[in-house]
Amino acid sequence: MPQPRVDIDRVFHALGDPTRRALVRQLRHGPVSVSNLALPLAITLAAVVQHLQILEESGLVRTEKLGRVRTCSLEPGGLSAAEKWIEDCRTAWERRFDKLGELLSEPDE
Amino acid sequence: MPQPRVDIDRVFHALGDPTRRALVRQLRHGPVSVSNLALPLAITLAAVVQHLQILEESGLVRTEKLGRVRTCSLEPGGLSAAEKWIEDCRTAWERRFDKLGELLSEPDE
DNA sequence: TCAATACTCAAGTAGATACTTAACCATCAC
DNA sequence: GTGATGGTTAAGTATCTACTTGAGTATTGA
Repeated sequence: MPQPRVDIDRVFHALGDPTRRALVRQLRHGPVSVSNLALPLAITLAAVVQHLQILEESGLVRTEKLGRVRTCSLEPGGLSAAEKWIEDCRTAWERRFDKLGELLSEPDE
Repeated sequence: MPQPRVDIDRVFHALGDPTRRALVRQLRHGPVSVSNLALPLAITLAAVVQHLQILEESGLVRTEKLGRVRTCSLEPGGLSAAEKWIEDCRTAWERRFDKLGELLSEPDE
């Protein structure tokens, strides 16, 4: 199954903006229309649409238009890609740290 | 123990830049000096120092100066904070999705 | 003491980014 | 049809960002 292409650079760039993270958080409980996404934000609808474009291009969000309303939903693949990148760094670091601990606490034999 | 303050906004902003992510990746295998961090990158040392400042302010990296060399190391707390944020979004979405699946596949009784 | 190393800091700049406004188009209810 | 709703698009702008250059400081080794 051809996953909708996840570019880790675009994903992290998208998540780098607080407004876009707010959009992602709103979407985690289920699909929301563009104007409903804009409601709690103190910016214009046009600005929200621009953020959504970036989120969609990054693979974090999928949108579908039915009639005149566009519904946005989370695409968890983008999130897992970022999560995996971070986990990879963190575990590599912690593995190294553990190894160092072992060496230090090793009984002298 | 007073964790070195992790601000999720700063963390995601820091991770939004590809050069800074490259620095983080270099650090995951252990502490590295500033000039060694700069070596594989096609930018000046001054630029690397600026990135390191942002990484340090975000809580992703800790640095320590000994003599004339500053050694940088990963601070896994920053990474876990970002990881947790992402996981929170992803699992909330997936929980919702699972619930929907249950409803759909429910035997009619 | 001298030169090399390893940064540090300040100032400037080109381009990216997050907005805005304003005009526009499509759909829906009546 | 008309008006309201929901979104789209383009153009402009102020601010931010990632760099550079260049000049400086501190440390080390010979």
